[in-house]
Amino acid sequence: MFDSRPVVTRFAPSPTGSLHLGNARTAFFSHLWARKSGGRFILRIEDTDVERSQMRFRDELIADMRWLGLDWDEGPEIGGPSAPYSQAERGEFYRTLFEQLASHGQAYPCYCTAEELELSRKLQRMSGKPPRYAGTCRHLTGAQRAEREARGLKAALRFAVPGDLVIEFTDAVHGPQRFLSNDIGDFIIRRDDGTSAFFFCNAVDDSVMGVTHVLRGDDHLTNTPRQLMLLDALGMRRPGYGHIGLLVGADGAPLSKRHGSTSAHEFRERGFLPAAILNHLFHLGHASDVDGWLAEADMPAHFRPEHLGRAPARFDEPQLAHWQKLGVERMTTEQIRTWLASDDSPDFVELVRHNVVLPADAEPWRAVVQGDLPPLAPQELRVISAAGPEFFSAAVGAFDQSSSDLKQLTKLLKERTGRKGPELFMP
RNA sequence: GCUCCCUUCGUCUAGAGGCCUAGGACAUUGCCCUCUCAAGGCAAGUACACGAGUUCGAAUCUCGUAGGGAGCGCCA
Repeated sequence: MFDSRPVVTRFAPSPTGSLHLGNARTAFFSHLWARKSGGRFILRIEDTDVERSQMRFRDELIADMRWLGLDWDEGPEIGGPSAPYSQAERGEFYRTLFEQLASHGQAYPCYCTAEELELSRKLQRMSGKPPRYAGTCRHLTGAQRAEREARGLKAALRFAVPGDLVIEFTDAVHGPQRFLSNDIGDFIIRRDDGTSAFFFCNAVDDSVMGVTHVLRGDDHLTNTPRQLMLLDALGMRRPGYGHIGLLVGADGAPLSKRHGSTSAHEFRERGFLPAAILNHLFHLGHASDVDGWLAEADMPAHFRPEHLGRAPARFDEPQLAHWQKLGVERMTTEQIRTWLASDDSPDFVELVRHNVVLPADAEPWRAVVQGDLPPLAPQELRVISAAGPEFFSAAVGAFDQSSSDLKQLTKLLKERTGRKGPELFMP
């Protein structure tokens, strides 16, 4: 499993959407693992799906990684010994491997159409069997293949899964795993448009880039034997794998759009501090030996890969808010001023800093200070009418005598109205 | 359907047979402090999914059950 090479971890997102918290956490843990052991962290963009991959997602992803402080030693914008780090540019490399597999009979062209495959799966499901590729094209003769080519049919390339194989590996978080190749159908490694499919390029790149520890979500656990068979067939070195529990929403379902903001970008826009997010993520599916705030620089030393969680972890925003509070406490007045981005005076910042978790929280206070009060809530109106007009005329009198000295004013008012506590201060 | 994974307070987690009358953090509640609200301090309640078994002894080991999740895609 894990060899003695220096630790090399990676994060391999596909630019088909925003970096959501679950992926950010995986990236973060991988980053920590490399930093902890003086290894390297690679960023690789898995953009072989030309339909869904977009440049703007790629750019946002990179910007958000940087914002979180997850810097990489190899990858886009900085290069490295295994360049290029965008899979869209690695076609030539994949092609040689496809040819190798095909020439050894370890992969074969498949001419089945999407409709045929769909139908086949449906039939299998109905008869209570696992929906696996039936192997239709596996035993085509040379003549039959030539005939299909002549008809202009496009072919995908399928990996011919060897029979009666036991695939074993030790997962870094789940321990020993054992799968049977007979349970696995032949799968696509090259689409009919010539691009590589995930199982293939993902595994092959990890191996050739020298990745030693692949950290990814639990959803890939049962995919691992496929990738292992592929690497074995190619005679390529296996990386070690570790599968962490998924990040889920309040309802226990994997984090998605309907759980509100889930992308790092959204939290960034709401004014969450990267350090707060990192501190929160540090405790999700990971048992730390410290409960308090950790500076980014101290996190690698406290990261314990052997304490990565198997069970899904629930994302709970109040807990994020706690770290955010600690983060705000740690900022200087000047830092808070720039964070609030609203040209507030240092005095104002000092006044409200303990009442502000997000920049938006400063708004009501700002309105009060500027004398620009927001409309009153029903509850507030109730308090005011309960106090009665005589209270307020007394207050005006007291104000005239005490001017702007709040202590003096409250003292006078207390004497004249005989009120104290909430009855005095609420109005 | 088949294969695999998971299950300790509301939430994140500690716990690898006796140290557990199960610890910490967040949240909640109460109290203190206080010129209101906060902030801060202190305190409290709440959990080993269930059932068998192994053992002198089980949250920890085994087997079942239930519940949840993932994979079985020319998506990653």
